[in-house]
Amino acid sequence: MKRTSRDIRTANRYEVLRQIIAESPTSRQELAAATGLSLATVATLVGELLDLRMITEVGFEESAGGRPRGLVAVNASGGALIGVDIAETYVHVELFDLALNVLARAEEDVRPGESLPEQLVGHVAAAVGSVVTQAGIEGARVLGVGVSVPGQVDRATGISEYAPNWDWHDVPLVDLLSEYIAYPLYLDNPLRAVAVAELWFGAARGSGNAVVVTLGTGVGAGLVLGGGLHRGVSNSAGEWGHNTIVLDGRLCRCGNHGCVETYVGAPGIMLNLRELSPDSELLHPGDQTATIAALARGMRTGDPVAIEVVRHTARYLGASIAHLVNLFNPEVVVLSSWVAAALGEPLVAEVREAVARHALPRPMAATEIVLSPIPTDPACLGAATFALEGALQSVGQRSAKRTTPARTKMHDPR
Amino acid sequence: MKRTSRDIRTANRYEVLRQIIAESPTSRQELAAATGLSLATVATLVGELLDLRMITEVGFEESAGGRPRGLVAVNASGGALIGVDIAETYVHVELFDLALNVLARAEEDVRPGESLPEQLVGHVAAAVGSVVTQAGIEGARVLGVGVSVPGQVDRATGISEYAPNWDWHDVPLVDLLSEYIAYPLYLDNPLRAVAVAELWFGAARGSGNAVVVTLGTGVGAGLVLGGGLHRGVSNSAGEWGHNTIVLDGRLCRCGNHGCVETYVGAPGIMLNLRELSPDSELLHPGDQTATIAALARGMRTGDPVAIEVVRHTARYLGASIAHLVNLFNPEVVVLSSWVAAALGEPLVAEVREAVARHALPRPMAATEIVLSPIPTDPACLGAATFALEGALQSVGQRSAKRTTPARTKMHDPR
DNA sequence: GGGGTTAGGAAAGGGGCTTTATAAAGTCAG
DNA sequence: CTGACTTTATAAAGCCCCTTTCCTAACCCC
Repeated sequence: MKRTSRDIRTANRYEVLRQIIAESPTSRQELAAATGLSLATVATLVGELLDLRMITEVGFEESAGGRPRGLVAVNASGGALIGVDIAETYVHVELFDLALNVLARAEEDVRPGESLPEQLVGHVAAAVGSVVTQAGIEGARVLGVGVSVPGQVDRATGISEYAPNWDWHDVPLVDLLSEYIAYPLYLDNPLRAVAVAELWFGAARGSGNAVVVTLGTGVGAGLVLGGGLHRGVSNSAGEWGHNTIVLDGRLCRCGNHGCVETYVGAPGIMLNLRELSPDSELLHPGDQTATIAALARGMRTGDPVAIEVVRHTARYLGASIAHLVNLFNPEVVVLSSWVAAALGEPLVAEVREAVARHALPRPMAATEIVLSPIPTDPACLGAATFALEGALQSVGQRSAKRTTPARTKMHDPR
Repeated sequence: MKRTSRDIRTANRYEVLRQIIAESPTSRQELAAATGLSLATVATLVGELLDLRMITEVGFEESAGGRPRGLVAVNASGGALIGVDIAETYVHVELFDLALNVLARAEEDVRPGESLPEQLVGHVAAAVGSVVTQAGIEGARVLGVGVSVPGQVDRATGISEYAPNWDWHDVPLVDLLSEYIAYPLYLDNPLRAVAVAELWFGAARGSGNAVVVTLGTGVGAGLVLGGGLHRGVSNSAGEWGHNTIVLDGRLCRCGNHGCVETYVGAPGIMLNLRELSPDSELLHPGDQTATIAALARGMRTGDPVAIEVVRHTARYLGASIAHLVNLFNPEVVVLSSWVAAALGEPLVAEVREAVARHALPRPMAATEIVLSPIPTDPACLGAATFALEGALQSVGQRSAKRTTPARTKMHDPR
């Protein structure tokens, strides 16, 4: 709520690091040009990041008369970040270096019966332990662990307030996890994780206004407004998946009828297929992944049923995304998550057309609709990004009240 | 895009003045408590506003031991603001004092044929001249004129890029108006004007996140996010009225089918009535205002047809507002503009229920749905508020390059 | 007419960003 | 190989904010 000059600093720190990660190596000059900050400010921020060992100096640029530009790059080995994506049927954990490359990966299946928090926590703890040993990282290098869990979360307290999948109510997830995991923990939900991933590393980079549409089993929209994530008053903004798109339409697991999710989520797409062609061999009952994969193959081989199903789905998607375009007037709408990745460009092409039919021409003209360029699980990446943001946030804070102002000075390498 | 510490100052200036207007007279202490700013900051800002003659000192509070608090109040006669609401069928102009009381009012009818910019400009110029003479204000006191015109506008250049009513394309409205009007001009569209009015003086005061739903002939949603108006990348955010709520539904004037507007805008409500009871005496064909008024009367007298029509309308409205609740997770949804004002609390009650049926419980629990408390034309008030913001904006600016640094010093009253 | 108490202003301090000056590190020509 | 020119990076100073702290002003009450 309350803005202070410190927020500006934090935002600038993010911006500079983001830029370095995106384009490594780079010079201070380029950074200043890219961020619009003055050279002096960039230099101090770069200095901070160097002190933190998040970046390193890596030589100089060729010069044509004049002092050569010093180059800095992400210090990949300067730390590790862990992203945890807890979903209905699996737990994905990835360990990243600071360049956000995946160093190790672990996956645990969650069986239908296992809905107790303790069971989930066990899976997460096991997987986190696994990636750390796999990567051969010493524990101290891990800067933090981001956790994405479906439903409504309170990020400040680390409580999963409500998770529909398992009927959780006010589960103190971070407290439970901290018994097994010694690293700083950051909790949020997949919608926002995916949005942050796109904001830092994906198609929303540099956009002040973007909407990240997550298409998976559930669907939602992460809102990037004014350069930052919009969370709403109780951290539950972006629940686009449960907007009514067909009055008295299909029954949704949320209890309502005609939600967007029931038409464009993976189960909804399966239903679209079944209604269109009940005996299609594309349909793998009970297996969303296989069905979506089959549809994707069908699109490529020109299977008329697959094409028709995607077109049909795109119709609903188009109307629903048009809502977002009309309301937010974003620069870019990013289609992300596994269904979007599987169906790929052909889906996007259909969606573009469908959105154009429903949205107003003016906002539509200002909006690009693109596929996410992120190759891995964006929720994992986003969760890890929360950890990165967390590590960066604490930079500005003066350590412990006023105990050691002199001592910190002495640490100064200069 | 780029944030600077100056923006903080501007926001605080707005906040303090807003507070003073809301509660006049008040003390610095109360202001500090209400805004969360330090006493020192409040004192400087109050000093600025005193220098500008926007507020005045008006005595002291009773004291019970201790120095009495100095009271400040809006200096109503310290300036005048003019709000212009250009609509399809009329031009409303109101002249406000700085306490935002209406001092004078003028209305010009716009006949169906008169769609030329010059004609509209003539009406506006006449009405503006009229309110100034009516109020007996000397011209120098007018701080600015805000103009609300439907459609897509570019507020920086003052161009009406597109107005569907009259098929305007890139009309340089501000340039045209400035031939007749010597005061500073501010242009935007009614959606945003109404939202700003609610943000400063209405039900959205103090909310970081609010949605202002405008229900008139056309409908839309003004978005207050993070304490400020969200405009989108091309200043056309908030076009909620043209979101599709019924696939292949009623034909809308925008060319699409099933837009929200076609069900809950005034003509849409008339259609709802006609469909429900074609021969109802409530229906005044061709007269939106009369029909809505008749419905309002019917609600009060318990006319079953009126009740049913409103309930029917509320159903569509509920689903559409639920979209906003799910997406933005706002603190408050304000129903504003003339249709909302006419149908009043009974409509709101129905809407609350309908929204609750469609929105997710979590965001819904955090959201209040209320009627606008603004008694006059909110678009006029909002337009005038743009002028007020404009007048306040230029405070911080240091005048002219470096011509007269000494001279300005000499003007300093101290 | 002194305490005691509260208000308000002035000064100092801390954080940020930018502009300007200075030092550092090259290239290039003579 | 040295001096001139160019470009980069850092240091210093200036400006804009906001806050905390201190001190004076103003009032009540005894």
